[in-house]
Amino acid sequence: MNVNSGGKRVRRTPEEAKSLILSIASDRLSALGLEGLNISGVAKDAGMSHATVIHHFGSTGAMRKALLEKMTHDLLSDVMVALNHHEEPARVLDHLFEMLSHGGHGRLLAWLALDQQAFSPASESKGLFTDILNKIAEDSGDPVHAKQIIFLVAIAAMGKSICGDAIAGLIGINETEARQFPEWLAEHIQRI
Amino acid sequence: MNVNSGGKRVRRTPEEAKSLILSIASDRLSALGLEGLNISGVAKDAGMSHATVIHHFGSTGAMRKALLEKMTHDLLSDVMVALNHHEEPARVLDHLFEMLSHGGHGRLLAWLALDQQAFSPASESKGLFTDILNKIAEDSGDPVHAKQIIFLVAIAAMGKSICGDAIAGLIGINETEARQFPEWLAEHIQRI
DNA sequence: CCCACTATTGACATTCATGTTGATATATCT
DNA sequence: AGATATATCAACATGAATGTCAATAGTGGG
Repeated sequence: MNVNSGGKRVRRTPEEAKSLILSIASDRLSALGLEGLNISGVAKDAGMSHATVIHHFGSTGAMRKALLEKMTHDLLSDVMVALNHHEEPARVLDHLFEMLSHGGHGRLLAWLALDQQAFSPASESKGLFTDILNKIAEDSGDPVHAKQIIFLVAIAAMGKSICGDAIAGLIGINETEARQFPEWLAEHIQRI
Repeated sequence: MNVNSGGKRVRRTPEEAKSLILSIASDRLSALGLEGLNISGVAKDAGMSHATVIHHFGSTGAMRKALLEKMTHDLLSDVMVALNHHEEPARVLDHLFEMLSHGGHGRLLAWLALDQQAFSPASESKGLFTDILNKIAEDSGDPVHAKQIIFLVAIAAMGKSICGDAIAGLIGINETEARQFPEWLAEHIQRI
């Protein structure tokens, strides 16, 4: 849990410090949920005082925003790579679902969306997102349906990351059926 | 904002009090988002002391859980009615999306899901949910695909309620396209 | 009318997160 | 080595939310 248990004072470069902090924050997001994404807790787990965290990010909101930016960028660039490598749709979907569900990507996105701060126009990742959209639309050939399909996939991915397990449990979907879902969806999307 | 501005002390039946509190809480959820769902704020808007709210519900978490229970029940029974009236799938989907998006239904569900408290086994609405599942599976005739379809619709509905607007904005979906989405989805689901 | 019951309330205590400040330690440069 | 820059920290101040408790005030029954 605690990173720095020794008594010595550690001095990092600002980049190292920010990177460490965001890494710990990401871990806490996965382990504790959104409540774990506060300055005091993150600082404690990172083995530093909370004043240090504030020194680097300025405020709690800014830290969260930085984490969102990093996670979004990682996610989108990963999807972009998969698209450029001409992977089959099923693989891309699987990858997308996996990345959103794992580690709290989708959760953080949802949480910020619920706070009406997400997808701010100034977001650096917006360009990447539109790039992906263009790529998909270009590959599919049907721009009208493409929009609806992308919308469907996007909201489904978000919903699955947030409460996919709970809903699957309610419906009574077993392990293998759950694993097959991305493939199933990709197949039926291609038929449209 | 404030309900009781007079100086007189109002005495309600426990049922009236709970109903009023949950109503105010629902309003605050729509207006202020999840942050508005705390005892102090709700009590203030309801024109009573926060001690009264605690008296009726016991704790903040219990109040939230009660609100979730009520909203879920309202939502599911509405869907059940639509199904029993043999409305066309497009109408049912439209209705589902509308109810989840409006008034913060989906938001509260998502928030509680993020807190890993939602869909608790003891939930009274679980029975209603399985009823709906059986009804749909029975209507569709194909139990294998039915599960996947229901799963898709459920997670899509959740995702749309949380960040549908933001994603639609990113993709560049206009007003009419957005309105047509439920119909579009219903049509392609029926073809499966 | 009087009494029991309880919904309601103000005041208090507690906990916790956030943010500020001045001092200190450490890396880098000359 | 000495000086500079700044990353780090302990301590403090603040504010918000939660929960407890004893007292008060409506309500209904005898």
